[in-house]
Amino acid sequence: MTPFEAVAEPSRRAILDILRAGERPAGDLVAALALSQPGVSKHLKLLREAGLVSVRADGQRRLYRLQPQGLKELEAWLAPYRHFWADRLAALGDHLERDQ
Amino acid sequence: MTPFEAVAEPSRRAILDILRAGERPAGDLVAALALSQPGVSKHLKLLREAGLVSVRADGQRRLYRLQPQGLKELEAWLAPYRHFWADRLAALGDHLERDQ
DNA sequence: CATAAATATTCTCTTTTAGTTATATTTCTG
DNA sequence: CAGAAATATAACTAAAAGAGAATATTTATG
Repeated sequence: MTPFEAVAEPSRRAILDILRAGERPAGDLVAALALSQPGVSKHLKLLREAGLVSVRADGQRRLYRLQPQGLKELEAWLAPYRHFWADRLAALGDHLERDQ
Repeated sequence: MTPFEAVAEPSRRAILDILRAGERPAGDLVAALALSQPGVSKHLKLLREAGLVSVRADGQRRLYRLQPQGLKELEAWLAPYRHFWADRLAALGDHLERDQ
């Protein structure tokens, strides 16, 4: 699963948003997400496979942590679009490079 | 369809990437995309519904144009993650705000 | 006006996704 | 060591996504 697909699902974005504040046990995410425990567990598995989070064991808990490097791919794709909405100067540049 | 879902599909990203260079007829996109004409047409419809492209008629052609404002939502979501990989100072900030 | 060109729409099929319930696994605790 | 707590996995279901073939629609052209 690519980061693009991983991030397309709202619950998975919510998980990442929570993990921005720091490492959290799976249970916290279940509590936050209006989803069944297995449902959250599966999303976490996908996020792991996409390289967007990592886990470590802490007793019977699993602590999930954001692995933000995985988002670089998204960032890299988006980068060339950024100047389109940046400012008027960029809009001019856009116009100039159009239909070359 | 949200911009997130729209952009999750590789052919649709390819379409947007092509349109960055400027307005293009649907046929050009079909030629570029190793996909059937109806397949491309359907992706274009989804991109239109997601607000990422616009169309105008030109005779029997349909000229598609990038509508980059739609990507702002993606950009906005991604923004708070950017500092995670920006540089060492950001990494420190990340560490400090963790587990608050 | 008949045909061609460009594109959209419909139908059908297959695969994937997201969700649930039930069950298994692991670790902690009395 | 028995039961509880936390999480993962399995099995199943329903809905959605993506693709192709066939067809419709619209506009241009001889």
